Amino acid sequence: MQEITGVTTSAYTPYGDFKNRIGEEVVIRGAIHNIREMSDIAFILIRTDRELIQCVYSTEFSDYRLDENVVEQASAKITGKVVKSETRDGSERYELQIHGIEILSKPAAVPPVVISKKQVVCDLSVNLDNRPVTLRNPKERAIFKLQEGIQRGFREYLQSQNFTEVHTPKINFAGAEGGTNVFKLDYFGKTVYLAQSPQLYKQALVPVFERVFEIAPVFRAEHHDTSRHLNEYISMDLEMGFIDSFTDIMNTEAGALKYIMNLLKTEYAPEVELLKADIPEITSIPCIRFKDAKELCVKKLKNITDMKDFEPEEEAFLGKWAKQQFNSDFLFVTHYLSKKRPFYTMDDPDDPEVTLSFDLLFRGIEITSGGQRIHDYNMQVEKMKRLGMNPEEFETYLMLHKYGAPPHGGLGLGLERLTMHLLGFKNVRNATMFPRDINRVSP
RNA sequence: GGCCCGAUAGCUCAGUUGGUUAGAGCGCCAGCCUGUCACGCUGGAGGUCGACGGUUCGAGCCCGUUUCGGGUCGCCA
Repeated sequence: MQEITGVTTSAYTPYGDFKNRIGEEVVIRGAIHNIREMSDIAFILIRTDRELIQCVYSTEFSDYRLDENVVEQASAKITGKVVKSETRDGSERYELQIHGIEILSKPAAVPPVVISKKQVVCDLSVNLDNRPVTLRNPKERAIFKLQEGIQRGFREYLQSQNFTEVHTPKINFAGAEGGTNVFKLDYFGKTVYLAQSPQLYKQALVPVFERVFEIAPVFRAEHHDTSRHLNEYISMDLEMGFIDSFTDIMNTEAGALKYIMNLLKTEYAPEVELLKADIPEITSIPCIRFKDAKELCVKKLKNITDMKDFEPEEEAFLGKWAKQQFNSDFLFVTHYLSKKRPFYTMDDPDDPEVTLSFDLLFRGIEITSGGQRIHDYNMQVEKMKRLGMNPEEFETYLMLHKYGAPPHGGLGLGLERLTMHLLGFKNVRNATMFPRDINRVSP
C-alpha cells in the first residue's frame, strides 16, 4: 500500500547552483521555451519556474533524437550533465549537456503571439486577450513575481510588528463608506454590495487584535475608462490601535516600504535585473503639511485653481522637490483639509479645518491615503450628522465606537499601482495579471 | 460618458494621386549552417484590407453608419 508522507521530490535545480555541480548528472523539468537548431547541435532553452536554462543537444552525447515532439511549449523532463558554457563574451554561465529528453506533454497549437523572445511584442489588448500565454514570457512573468515580493514584504514586515492577518467579507449589506460606486448584486433575492474597502471591518478588529492587516481585492463600480483605473484591484490595508499620533501609522508604512524594497533588491534580484527596475533607497521619508505644499506649488506653478486638493501636475512637482531637497523618492503630505477626507477621519484638535491624515507620494504620484480615525462615539455621530449622514444607517459600524475603541488609524495601498510606478508603466493593466475594467471581464 | 486618433497576414507594421497579381520583419513549414544566446542564410505557405452600405468604369485608399481598440478629461488606490 502506498503511503503519503507529505514530501514532494523537487526536480528543480537552481541555476545559481550549477557552478557548484559541474560534471554532475541532474534532472530538470520545464517548458521548452526556445529551440535554436545549428548544423549538428541544437540549443534548447528550458523555462523553469523562475529562469531559463540552456541545454545543449548533440548527437555526440544525447540519446534522444530531435523529432516532431520536441517543439516550443512542450513540457519536458531533461537529464544531463552540468558543464560550463562556451560564451563568446567570456561571461560565466552554465548549461546542461542533454543525455535524455522525456516529453511529458505536447501543445496542440503554436502560441498566438511570440513569447520566446526577450519581450512580448504586441498591443496591450492583444497581450491581455492572450494572458494565459503571454504571462509565460520571462519578462512578463517577472512583473508578477516582483508583485508577489511586494505583498510578501508587506506581510512579513507587519507580521514582525505583531499585526494579525485578517480576511473581511467581500459581500456586504451596505457599502462600507456609503458611496455610490459599489457593485450591486442579487443575493437570494436581497440586494447586496461588493466591498469597495475593508474600512469598516478592519476598524472593528482593532479592539480585537489591536493591529490588523489585509491583502485582498476590492471592487469599485466607477465608470472611469483610464489607464490608472481598475474595477477590481488588490488593496493592502492596515489598521493599528493605541497609537500616540498618526505619525505612528506613517512610521509603520515607512518601515514596511523599507523592508519591501530591501526584499526586492535581495530575493527578487533576478526580476529586478530583468525588468531594469529602479528600486528606491529609503532612509527616512520627509513630511510636509498640505498647506505648505500648496504654497510651494502656488509659488512655482501657474494656474493653480483648486486650493483644496492637488492636480497631477502639482504632485509631480512635489515629487521632484522632494528628490532635490531631501534626495527622497517618497514624500508624506499631511493635514489634508477636513472637507476632502472621509467621515471617519479625525480632525486636528488644534485646527478643525484640517485632519490628522496623510498621503504618500512616490516619485510624484499618490500611492497611499491614511490617517487617524475617530474613536469617540459622540464625536463620530456628530460628524456624521454634520455631513448630512444618518447615523442609524451605520449602526453596525458604530458598534466599534459605542462599546469602546482605542485611538487608532490606518492606511490603504493599491498593489497594482505601486507595481506600476515601481516599474515605470503608463498603464496599470501592465501590472495587473487579469485586469477587470469597464470593458474587460475576461480572461 | 465627452473629445481626438486608429483598425491591412497569427503578431508588429508599410502601402505614394483611387488603377494590373496588396508588401516587410517576427512567428510557422522545408532545406542549409561546429556554439547559438532577439543566431544566420535560402525557399515556401499564410489576406473576405474590422463589418455593412454608398460614390466611381474601377476602392485597402473617398463618404456614411456601426463594432472594436488606443489616447485624453471629472474621481481616486
